[in-house]
Amino acid sequence: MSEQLCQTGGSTLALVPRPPRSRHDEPRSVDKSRTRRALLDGALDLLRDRSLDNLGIREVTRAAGVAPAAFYRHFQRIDDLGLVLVEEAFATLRELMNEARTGAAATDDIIHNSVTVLVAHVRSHQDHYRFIAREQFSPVVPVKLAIRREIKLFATELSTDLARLPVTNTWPTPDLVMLADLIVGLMVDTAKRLLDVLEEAPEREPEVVRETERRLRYLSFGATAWHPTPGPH
Amino acid sequence: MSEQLCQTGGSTLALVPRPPRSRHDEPRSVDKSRTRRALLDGALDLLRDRSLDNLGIREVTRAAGVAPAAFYRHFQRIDDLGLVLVEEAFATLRELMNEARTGAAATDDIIHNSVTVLVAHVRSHQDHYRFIAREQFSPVVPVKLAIRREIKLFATELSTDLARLPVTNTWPTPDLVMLADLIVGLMVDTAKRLLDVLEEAPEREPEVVRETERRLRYLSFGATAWHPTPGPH
DNA sequence: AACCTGAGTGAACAACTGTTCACAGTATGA
DNA sequence: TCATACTGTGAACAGTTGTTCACTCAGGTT
Repeated sequence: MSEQLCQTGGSTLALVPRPPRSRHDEPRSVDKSRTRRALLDGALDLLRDRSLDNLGIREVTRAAGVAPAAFYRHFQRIDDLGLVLVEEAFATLRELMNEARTGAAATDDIIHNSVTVLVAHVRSHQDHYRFIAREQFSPVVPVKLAIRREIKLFATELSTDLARLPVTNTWPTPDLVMLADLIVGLMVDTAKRLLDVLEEAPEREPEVVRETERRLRYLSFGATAWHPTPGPH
Repeated sequence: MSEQLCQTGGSTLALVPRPPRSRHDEPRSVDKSRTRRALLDGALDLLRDRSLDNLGIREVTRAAGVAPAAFYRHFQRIDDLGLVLVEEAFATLRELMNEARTGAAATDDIIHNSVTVLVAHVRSHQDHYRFIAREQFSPVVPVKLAIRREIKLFATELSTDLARLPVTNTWPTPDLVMLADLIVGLMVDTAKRLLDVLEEAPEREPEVVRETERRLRYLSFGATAWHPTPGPH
């Protein structure tokens, strides 16, 4: 934003030799995917305090250190870039899922372990989580839909995990899905709180952890009292 | 967007008599608050498929049928307008709260009644609910904070309501607040689902109602099994 | 060697933005 | 009755935007 003064201070020096963007003999494809990454990273960075709805192509290219027209070599519209970000963010989320699963097997306190893993994960992937949380309500419809779909998918996966737990392994599927949805909702809410706390009062992080554990425990105890739906109604 | 051709087709007809905006002798104040309303309404309307972050002053004045400069007679920045919308949206929400309360006293099935009232309310105040749901993650920080604050307040109020219920009236306050938070989370989630359903497949509304009831019931049964936190930990 | 492909460039376009300005016209208070 | 206060106006400002264009020039191919 500050160094745009290299506009060839003179007058008509526009026919300058034009610096080659790749001085080392990289294969063509990696060179292309490099600016693609720069665009994605620049965008994600801007999205820290901007909504996708308001993300300009020029802004993104500027953040990526690339000419505006270059954008179109990689994406048609800003929506497409958004969809790729959704993909990447949920790849991150699945990472979390795996970490939590392997950790859970090793610990006796599944809840404590899960929450700890979640919090650590959110802390080290703040941008992705913020993006998902915010753009789940995006006016950019395709992105919104993609996020909703992924969340639903995620909840389904979680429900099959739940099916293996002693408390719930006799439940019918719809009940499992419901519980999974509630848990996912709790996760999103936790991410939201955590992101705020992290950038306003990081020392209060343990508070969020404790509170989340409490809620998750509450949801679990609910499972004890819950009478799985047998017939209709 | 299509009728901007009234740009005085001639050349220098700019010194036209200028039509008086209020032909009837209205008091000055109501005239002012009328355009203020037009601005707020126009903005809320645009916010149906735009984020506050991306809401332009010119757009708003255009939607309100008013010159761009007029905006500044009422608000300094777009944020201020946003804050007023937050106020109004939560006024709507409190309306809901009252409807639900008076209804609950008359019915034996509190849960069914509450959900019904909620759904009806969301249906007839879609814009407000969409605004709250979306802008709770707004990059426009003051608006985001205001929404969070109001939601927290709302949860607190709800928790005092819960304190009067037979199942929970022995609970310590923190537990009540937790349950209230979970319920508010469920409400927001319901509003989200409902808004989508309403504009994509309205016939599936009863489905959302049933599902929400189920979840709310689950949370309530949890209350049965929950062992209120006695000491520390 | 010569050729082609295609990623990245800078310039140009019209369209739009936020904000300020002097001004007009009226309801209000003297 | 006149003077004041104040809401709304249109014009103007410098910026910024999305998108297209002809172009260069390196990598890959023949």
